[in-house]
Amino acid sequence: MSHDDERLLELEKRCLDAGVPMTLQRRAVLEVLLSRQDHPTADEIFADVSSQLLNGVSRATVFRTLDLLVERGLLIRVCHPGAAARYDVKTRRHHHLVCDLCGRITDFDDAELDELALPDFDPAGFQVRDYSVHVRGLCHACSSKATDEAQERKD
Amino acid sequence: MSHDDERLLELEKRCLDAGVPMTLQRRAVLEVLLSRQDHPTADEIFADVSSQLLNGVSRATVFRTLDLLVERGLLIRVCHPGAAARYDVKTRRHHHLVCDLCGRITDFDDAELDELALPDFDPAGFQVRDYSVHVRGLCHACSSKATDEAQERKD
DNA sequence: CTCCGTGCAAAAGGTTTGCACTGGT
DNA sequence: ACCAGTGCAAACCTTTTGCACGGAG
Repeated sequence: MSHDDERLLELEKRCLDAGVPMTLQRRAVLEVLLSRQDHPTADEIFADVSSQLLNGVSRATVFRTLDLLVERGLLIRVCHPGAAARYDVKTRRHHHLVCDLCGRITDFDDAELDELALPDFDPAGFQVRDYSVHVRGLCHACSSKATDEAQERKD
Repeated sequence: MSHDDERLLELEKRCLDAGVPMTLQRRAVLEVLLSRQDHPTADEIFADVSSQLLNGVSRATVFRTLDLLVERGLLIRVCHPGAAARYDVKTRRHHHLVCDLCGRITDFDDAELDELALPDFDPAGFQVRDYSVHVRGLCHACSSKATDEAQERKD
């Protein structure tokens, strides 16, 4: 059995445990989620699922599936400053580099940042599941663009 | 002069320096941004500005103003997992508690988290402006709701 | 007079919802 | 036959865009 199959089976099991019965469409969504390294939008997931499933799938079903998985904690809606929501199957802890201008998000790893001591949120009734560090700023492309425009304004 | 007036004037000055000429509408947007402690959506800002300005304002103008302020680095689009973008005038460093379900964001402060050592992103050409720690999980309301529903599924 | 900023309205995404159908139990 | 899950299409909400007007320099 391949590694990917294992991951899929394990994820399916977690879905069943969370009360999410498997269907062809839902399995296809899970496969797509596992197959991608980035943070796809619902529409990108829809496109992948469509091409994978013989009879296609409805956009609505993809949205409904994603909502359900988020609600049951099997998936997270990545904090994303753009227009469309983006999704990520929770894997290992990682951190984000976010461009203020284009909104592009790049993952990065850092052993020290993985071991932060967080305050205690129990008094507030907040149940912590995970955390990540978001570093904001300007990506290479936007940073050149921004200085160019500032230069033009001075001309 | 009141403290709020001071903040407004200082912000106006920063806008002018960034090449954003002041208009009645823009000043109203700035006032609303300074007056709110949360992370309002464009629509909430629009509502506040509308009621404040005698002749109202166009939605498009509010969006255009917000885009411009973000582009010039005077405002940040908060990383938010919901449908609508949310904005925040950049003030002091602070961190976020994000509910996976309802998407509600609560700010919190923590002296230790304010002093993290970040990796060096120069090689990637990324220009860091600030960072924040995002703690995800379930807020009090959603946490009760989720366990209730899980209970119902078992019945 | 010339421009930039604005208002308005239409368009362009992205997401949700109502309803009828269907496939598995 | 029942019921959860699906497809389809319309509705909805947020944001962007084209165009014409108006006010400041």
